[in-house]
Amino acid sequence: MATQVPVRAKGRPRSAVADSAIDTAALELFAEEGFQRFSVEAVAARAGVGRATIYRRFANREELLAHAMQQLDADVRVIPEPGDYWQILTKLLDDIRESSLDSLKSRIMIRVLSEGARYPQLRSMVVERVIRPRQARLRAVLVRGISQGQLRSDLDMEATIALLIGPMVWLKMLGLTPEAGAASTSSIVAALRTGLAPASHL
Amino acid sequence: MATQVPVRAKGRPRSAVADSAIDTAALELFAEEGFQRFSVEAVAARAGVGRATIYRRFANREELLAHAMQQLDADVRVIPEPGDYWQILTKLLDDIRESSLDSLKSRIMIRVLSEGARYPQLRSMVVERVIRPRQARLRAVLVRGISQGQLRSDLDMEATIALLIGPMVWLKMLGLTPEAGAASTSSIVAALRTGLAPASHL
DNA sequence: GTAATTCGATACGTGAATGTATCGTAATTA
DNA sequence: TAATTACGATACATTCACGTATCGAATTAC
Repeated sequence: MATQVPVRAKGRPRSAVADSAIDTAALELFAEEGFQRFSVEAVAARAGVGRATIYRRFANREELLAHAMQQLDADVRVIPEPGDYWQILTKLLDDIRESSLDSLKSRIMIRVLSEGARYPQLRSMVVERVIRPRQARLRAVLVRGISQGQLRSDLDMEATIALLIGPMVWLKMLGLTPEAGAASTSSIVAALRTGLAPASHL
Repeated sequence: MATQVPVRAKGRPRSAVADSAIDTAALELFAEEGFQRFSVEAVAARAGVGRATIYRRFANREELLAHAMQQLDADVRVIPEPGDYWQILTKLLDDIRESSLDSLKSRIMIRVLSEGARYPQLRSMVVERVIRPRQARLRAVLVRGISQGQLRSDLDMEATIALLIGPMVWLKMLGLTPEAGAASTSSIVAALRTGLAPASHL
């Protein structure tokens, strides 16, 4: 391993303020406007930065967007407090809804996923930084539920995750905000817990 | 009511071939490329038609796209044959997956929905022509299930529909094709039927 | 046949964004 | 102080799609 001392270059150093302003502006703009109006011009204007300052860092808008996506914090909160298993599961879904189905991250995720395989690089970034860590956390809770007997032992993980996440995403895409409605996380969990069939039919 | 005879105009009539070629090209192009590269130029080229031919019909690309969307067939097949209720439900989901989650209609729907409220006109078209008729058919089956006793009577319709549709959409967006996997429609129905909890915990 | 209208093709001017280059100014090293 | 690099701003040429207009050929009503 070479020493790799971060040799301080000679002239004026690059502005860290500009760095983060560019990242923030890029993420917000993309979340709000999507691919269409995502232009270097617009990012520069929003960041309060000259276009040259962006082109000094990135060769083109693809690199700009990719770098901004890397700034998506993959932070995953700790699993909530102990208590009733189904309450924990509900809390977890609430957290997923808040942390990745609301606001900025949500729109970025949905926009990128809806483009299918057109931007594989951006897609894998979103999957790795937003989706995967949250699915891993959810998976852990499901595994625990199986080992503790609250969940059937023959559940398929991928399918079960889809059953929990899918309805929230779908309602989100339809523009329904089921906060006070019947499609709250608790009602999703409740329906999945006991199933759609009446007890007498089991 | 006036006679409203479709008075044949004088000159050369508009080409019906061009009409449908434009619609088809517009839908395919939008499904493949999305809003970004959806241009009148590209549609004309793909349809093998002069740009003037398009502009003679539509004032701008928004009208062009909107008209093409109107050609989305809202055809909803008849409810499948009688039999076990849960088989019918499974068949219905299969049909929904085929008829609106595959290929062209799927991509159009997901693209439009993912744009949120940016294109309210296109959005409501997709909702009315693709989503609503299929949800209505699904709702009818659910209502029948309640009245026949296969489903719990306290189910919320919107939430239940989201539980059935959401997982399929989510898996679709993730690019997972669960045809032979655990997330098939039959496994979704099965899991929803009896729930995630083991019978001993009810 | 004559007038009217559409056809594909293409020319035109406009506007937006691209990526490069250059300006004077600011910040940093040597 | 001198050299060097980044800064915001802006000019530049290029590309692309826009929407309009015009062309000769084709098709129809009268």
